Amino acid sequence: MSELNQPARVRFAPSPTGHMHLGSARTALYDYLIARQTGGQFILRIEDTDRKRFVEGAEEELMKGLRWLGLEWEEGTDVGGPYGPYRQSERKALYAKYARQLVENGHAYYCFCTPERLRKVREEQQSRKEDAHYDGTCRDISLAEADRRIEAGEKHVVRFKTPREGTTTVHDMRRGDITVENRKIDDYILVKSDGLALYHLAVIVDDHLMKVTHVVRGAEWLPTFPLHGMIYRAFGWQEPEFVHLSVFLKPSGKGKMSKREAGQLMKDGRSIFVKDFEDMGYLPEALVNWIALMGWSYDDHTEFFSMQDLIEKFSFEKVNPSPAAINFTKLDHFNGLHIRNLSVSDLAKRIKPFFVKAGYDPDDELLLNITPLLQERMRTLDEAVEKAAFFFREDVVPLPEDLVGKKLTANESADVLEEALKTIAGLTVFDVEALEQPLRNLVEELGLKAGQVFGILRVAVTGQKVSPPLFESMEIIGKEKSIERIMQGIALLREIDG
RNA sequence: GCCUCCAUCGUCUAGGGGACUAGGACGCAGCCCUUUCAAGGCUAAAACGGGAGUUCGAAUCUCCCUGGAGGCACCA
Repeated sequence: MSELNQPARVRFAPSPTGHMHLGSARTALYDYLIARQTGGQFILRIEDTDRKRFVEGAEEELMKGLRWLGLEWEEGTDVGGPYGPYRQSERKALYAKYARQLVENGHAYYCFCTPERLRKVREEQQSRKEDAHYDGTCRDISLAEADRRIEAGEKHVVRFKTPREGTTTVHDMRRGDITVENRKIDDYILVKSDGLALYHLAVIVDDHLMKVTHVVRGAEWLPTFPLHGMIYRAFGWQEPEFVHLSVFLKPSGKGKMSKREAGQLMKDGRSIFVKDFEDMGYLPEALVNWIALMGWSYDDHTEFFSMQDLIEKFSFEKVNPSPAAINFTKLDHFNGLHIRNLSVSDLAKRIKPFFVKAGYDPDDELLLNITPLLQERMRTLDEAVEKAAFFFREDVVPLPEDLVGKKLTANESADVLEEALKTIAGLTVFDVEALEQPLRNLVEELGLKAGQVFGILRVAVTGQKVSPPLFESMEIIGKEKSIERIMQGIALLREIDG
């Protein structure tokens, strides 16, 4: 967009009503990217005007999630900024002032209808198959009379006075002009009877006062987008640029992600909540890469992006307005890619908590040694434990039947181990180089396949049928322990055949 | 029901009138490499929802249909 030559002020404005999900994370990411790219500001604003839906701790979780993803903001509830407060519940007076301005300008009016009456009207309209809009009872009450009634303590709300005729056109960066007939737009409530603004007023007042230049938000705002345009014009304010992001669909592609679906996904070991991904062994780099590409693309072949790449390459022109189904297997793929992109020491640091959580006390140097063996074969960090926990265990006892080599009996397998033992017992240096040739020669001498011999050895030494490469593993485990375990294997095998 | 948005392989997407026998990626299948598992390499199968129009020419532009999604609260 050509208008992005100027530093962009963008805001991520979640409501603290639950866990942050992938859709919000993507919105925040795009906000962040465009702010960084243009040298602008990324603002975190908390939209908590609905006290009933407020969830304790949600704001903290939100901030934690954003920081985990690497999306640091320069203005917000915790860091402050020149346009605060950044929590809408603390901006009540502001909304009241601007609502009054709208009323005095004739663009809004006080409404004294009770919720009960409104419900009844709505039901009647629905039974007559009419649009369920406010019937306009209070629309033409004079301001003087309204003020008298308010003075008298009557409960009231402020409604926007939507023009009954004509059309309104608003502009979305990706979808172009959107035009609706004004009569299809309701006289929305701007200020509730508790005096707090509703989203439609608060968002516009705040975006204007906070000098927001670009609004990135979900497609669920499209239907009320024209209303927002009308409110901007009623104030006589300049409108920011808007982009509406498509919704995320279920992995099946059929229907939007729902709470119920989220529960089912958890049973499948997947989640749409940002807070869960770290524990599941995903890298924030991979999550960022993945969600960036759900609804945006750079060209016809580039898929691996670091945050820095994204900052440089992101653009609203390439945002795709059509809905996208969540594809978790692709996240796994990206996670593997980013794991392989890490330095060994970085990866070691990230794997460590998973061993700790599994009850191990991993020695840092040992961890650093085994990390290279893991790096090529992991998709998620938690896999490290199942693949390599044996390095940290004193006692490794394989299942006897696993020790039996392919097409061999237990005694034959034990013979193989005894030969191997002889081969390596005399080695003074115990590393990959020293181990490989003698053991390959042994395979030759025994007239067996490499897979047979190394398979038996692998199970004896690691206790697992699937493990990191054998010679590397033996080098790390060391001569003494390797020999111990081979001897243990021999004993176990001899027991099978008695 | 009404309003709005969207529409290319199973999925994420490239494509903005001729460069398209429609490209990439995930997944899937096969092969290669190989001490297991991976990783890596190669190959294959797999899509322009339908119909009118505009044009010398349409995946690309217009309209209709169909399908999908979102919204219709003193929620955001």
